[in-house]
Amino acid sequence: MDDLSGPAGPLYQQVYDAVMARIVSGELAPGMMLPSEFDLAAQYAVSQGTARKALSKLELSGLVERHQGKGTFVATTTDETSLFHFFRLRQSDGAQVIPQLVSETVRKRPANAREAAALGLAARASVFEVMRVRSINDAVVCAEQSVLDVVKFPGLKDRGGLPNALYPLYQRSYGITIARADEQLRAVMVPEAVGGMLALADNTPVMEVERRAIGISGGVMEFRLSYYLTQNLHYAVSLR
Amino acid sequence: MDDLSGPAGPLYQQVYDAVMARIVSGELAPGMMLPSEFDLAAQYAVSQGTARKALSKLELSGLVERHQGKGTFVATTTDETSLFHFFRLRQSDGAQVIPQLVSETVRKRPANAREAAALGLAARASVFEVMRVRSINDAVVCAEQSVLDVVKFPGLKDRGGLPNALYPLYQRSYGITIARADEQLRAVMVPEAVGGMLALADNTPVMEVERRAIGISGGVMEFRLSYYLTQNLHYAVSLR
DNA sequence: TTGTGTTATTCTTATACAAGAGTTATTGCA
DNA sequence: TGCAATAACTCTTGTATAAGAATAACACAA
Repeated sequence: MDDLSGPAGPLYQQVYDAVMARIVSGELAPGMMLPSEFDLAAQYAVSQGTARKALSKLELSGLVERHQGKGTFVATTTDETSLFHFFRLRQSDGAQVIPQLVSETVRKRPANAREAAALGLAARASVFEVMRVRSINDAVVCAEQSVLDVVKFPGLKDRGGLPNALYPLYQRSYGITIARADEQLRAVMVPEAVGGMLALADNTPVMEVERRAIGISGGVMEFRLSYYLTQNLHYAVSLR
Repeated sequence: MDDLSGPAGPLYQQVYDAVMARIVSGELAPGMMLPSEFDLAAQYAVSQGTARKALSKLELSGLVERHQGKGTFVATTTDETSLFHFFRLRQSDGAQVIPQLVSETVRKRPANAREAAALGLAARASVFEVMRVRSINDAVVCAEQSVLDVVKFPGLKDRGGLPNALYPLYQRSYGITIARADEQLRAVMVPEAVGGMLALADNTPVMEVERRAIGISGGVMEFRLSYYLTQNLHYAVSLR
């Protein structure tokens, strides 16, 4: 029977925190089944209802999935959910479109000031830069530059072809789960370097998206700068 | 004691639906106090815990606010929350900025095809068009065109100056609560008409935002087309 | 293969008690 | 009497527990 040392609010919150810690630490890895409500209750010396409340809260935060009759499982970010959730480009009719990879380059280089600040690294620390160009219906529609701390993602450069969705890879191969992403959007003239890659005229307006992908423990795990062509597509948001 | 006719899942869900209906109908208006957990339990012949679960779910959906020792109240959309939530323009440092109204015109006209479709109206039905230009730090930053069904918002044209945030007005004066808004974003060259209003050069890239504001009953209550200048500001989103 | 029981899991409901907030009554004193 | 401090009470939501129902998966026999 485990102990809930430290008076930290209600019991269910303490259980929530304890299980959360076990998920963050990797002891409970994505896809694994959690102890049942009764087991958890026994472990922390609380009632099943209290354990249940903690699990419900974890489900609400998106960290676990529950299925009646089966059990509770640590959430896994699948390619589908990851793409649907974090890739916001949609067709005019609102339909989801799956972008195809056109080109990809990975290199190691020092971070610039903005990237180092975003990732919480020292100036000019080593980072991996993943540069990708994507197309939809054979039309090139976006260029993405992802920047990652080499310490957190060792050997990324030598993996060869990366999957369409990067976040499931982060989770599977590096134990890093992306919980949310904050984005800053601007309408700008396409920068020269990007215009070359996408074969655009100089005066094309594009959407610039600056993303900070944040892990479950709260730190910025990836800094991404993207350029979207929004002639036939749009970026969809739902405010609620 | 009220009856929960119609077998619709668990008891707490039936209570949730019943109370929801009372809110949508206006019987429970924004700001009003709901019956206590015990009263509600008595009304629907369930236990206090079951009524409590229904209320918690309503709170989760954002329809009510609960305060220990005080009671449960139908949520009111204040100017602050409305602005913060539905106005996504932020400064580079992420700080919220309050836009000031520069000009405003309201007129009645027939809806165009796109507006009629969005609002679920017949072609060329009468609508109010609210056209507003806003500034931040004395710099003009956006033009918004809101289109509303004249039937749902009678007398809007003759109200004189409208408040900075429209949604609290919809709620207070017309009993229409906006629950969420779906937006479609595109980077475009500023249209000529808009460029004139904002005093911009022809080739300025701006962000075009097409919004459908949706009421608690699910229908589109407002169609809005906005143009944002994103030279010194950005549109902030959090994906989770 | 099909059906039936068994077991393990989450889900639903009910009850009791704790804690916060506001109102009313009472007390003490000038 | 007037008034303020305070105590008691009542109404509210929050927390914890327990017991039974619903669901899913599996084993095993016909």
